[in-house]
Amino acid sequence: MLSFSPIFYPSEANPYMTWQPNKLEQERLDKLRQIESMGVEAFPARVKRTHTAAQALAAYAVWEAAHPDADKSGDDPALGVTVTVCGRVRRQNIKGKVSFLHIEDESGRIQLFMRVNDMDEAAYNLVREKLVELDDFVQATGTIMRTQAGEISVRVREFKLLAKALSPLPVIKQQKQDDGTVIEFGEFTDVETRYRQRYADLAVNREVRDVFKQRALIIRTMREFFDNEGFLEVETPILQPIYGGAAARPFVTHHNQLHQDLYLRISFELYLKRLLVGGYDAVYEIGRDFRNEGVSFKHNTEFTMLEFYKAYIDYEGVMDLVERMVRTIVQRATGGTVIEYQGQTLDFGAPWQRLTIREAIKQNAEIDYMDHPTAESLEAAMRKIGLQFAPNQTWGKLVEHLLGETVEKKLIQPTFILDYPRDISPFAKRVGYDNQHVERFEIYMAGMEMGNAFTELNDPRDQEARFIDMAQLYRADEDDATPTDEDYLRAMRFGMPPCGGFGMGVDRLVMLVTNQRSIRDVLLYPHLREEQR
RNA sequence: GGAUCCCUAGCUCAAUUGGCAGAGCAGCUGACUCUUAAUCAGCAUGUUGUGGGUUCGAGUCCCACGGGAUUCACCA
Repeated sequence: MLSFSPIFYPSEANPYMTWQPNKLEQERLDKLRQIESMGVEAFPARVKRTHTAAQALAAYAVWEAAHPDADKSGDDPALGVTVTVCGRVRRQNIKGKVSFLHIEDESGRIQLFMRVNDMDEAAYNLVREKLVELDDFVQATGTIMRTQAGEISVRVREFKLLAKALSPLPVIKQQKQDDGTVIEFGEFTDVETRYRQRYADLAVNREVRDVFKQRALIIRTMREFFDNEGFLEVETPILQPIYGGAAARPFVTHHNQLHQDLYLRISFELYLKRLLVGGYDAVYEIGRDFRNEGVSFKHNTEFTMLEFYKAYIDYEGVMDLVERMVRTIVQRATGGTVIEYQGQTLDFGAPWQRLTIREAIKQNAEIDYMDHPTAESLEAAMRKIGLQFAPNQTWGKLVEHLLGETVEKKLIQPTFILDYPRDISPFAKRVGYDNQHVERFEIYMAGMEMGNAFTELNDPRDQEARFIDMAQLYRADEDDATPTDEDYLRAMRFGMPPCGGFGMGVDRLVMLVTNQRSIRDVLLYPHLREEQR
């Protein structure tokens, strides 16, 4: 027979509860005890909502327009719109025998106008004696009316506590201006607490809630775009026996029963391209990648990636798709094609600039790296313009470093940088014009790398050669190591159609569209160090 | 991993050369039947991130640790 733990008041000495209520919390616990001793349920199971706050306001607007001369005092409960609304108490103004509460649900706020003679006195006294207070959830039924000040309110006739808040949220007061804008007084700004206790951040900061609504809209639009283009959405393994498709250190885990080490994926690339061998023309996946690397304002250990692969196009075709996709998203999310990001203006309407990496570096660093065909020679040229870099890097890594140091920050407008060195691009097809470059591009916006794409390598002999080259160039424990994936080669030997592919950091796009400076502000639960007590 | 800065009441912030830890909000007591940052009268609020040290005396100076921010390194 099971025995269940009793419900108790945390103020009592209890060996099982670690919570130490502070003074304000102790006040609330005392109120909870008082409420329950009166026979009032503090956490009832039954709730009945007929209208959200926004629906109630809208319903009243319709009624008012149809009855311009009707009494708006709400004195006659049969006249007008009767609603039951629910929400969290965000403002209280108790004036003796009459009280005003603002309650908030996801749709917005609505005022409750409570008079002791309109309702059961015991219910009214819950408010008057502040047994129901800020942050509690309540339900109210009544007729919608306008106060003498003109605010649309529910004239409450029935009132019920839905859930008691035992800890107070940070206090923020609002003042609504005549033009509809809202000024906030008091803030909840401590970033650590906001990230660690995102629920409190969301409960208190509407603009934070809005960011994540925008995020959902962006991802929904992305899905619709690819669905409309005839792509198939797929899901591929997160736990992979061999990681690949990107240069990054993976997380390792272990399957006990199979005695098998597994990696959390660092990209979806190789699994998606196998599907083109299987006969799909175009596939995409939106999902989580994991990289065992440092965090920064634009890096989180787990992040959301979009990848797509489409047969019978090359990287030119990919550029066209990407440009249309991003423009569609920006238009849907912002209503236009121009966005303000941290003081910069980005135009997504105009055709994006396309520039080879060689040309970009030539313009900004005055180095033509093709004049320096060896790592030693290129190192010397870079040292001459004052650049610092890690020793013993490959030629391609140096070129990439050169781009990052001299060009990246200047690429504010959306820009395609084309034709990367081969030795850092093991899955891209060589360009026609030489043996050093491959058909690959990255996109840059606001000085940040946003995405990466290739004309995909589909010759299994060349692919195998690349794996061999990578094994020679990079040690297995280096970030850039690309382990040979025999099964991927086996798939390619069955024939892979010529195709183009693309990957993009979705979080970074969300940062741009929502004008957030840090990736942590577009992730509900950003990765933080473990909390120490 | 390095450098710099930050951590004071539930929230936002003060505290002079090292000299009695304070204010607004919310909280508590009371008043108030149309308020809206409600108002008015009164009350209370602390292990100054943690642990050491210097000093007659530390929120303030020094050391270590914890957490965070920025930045560099790293990062297709």
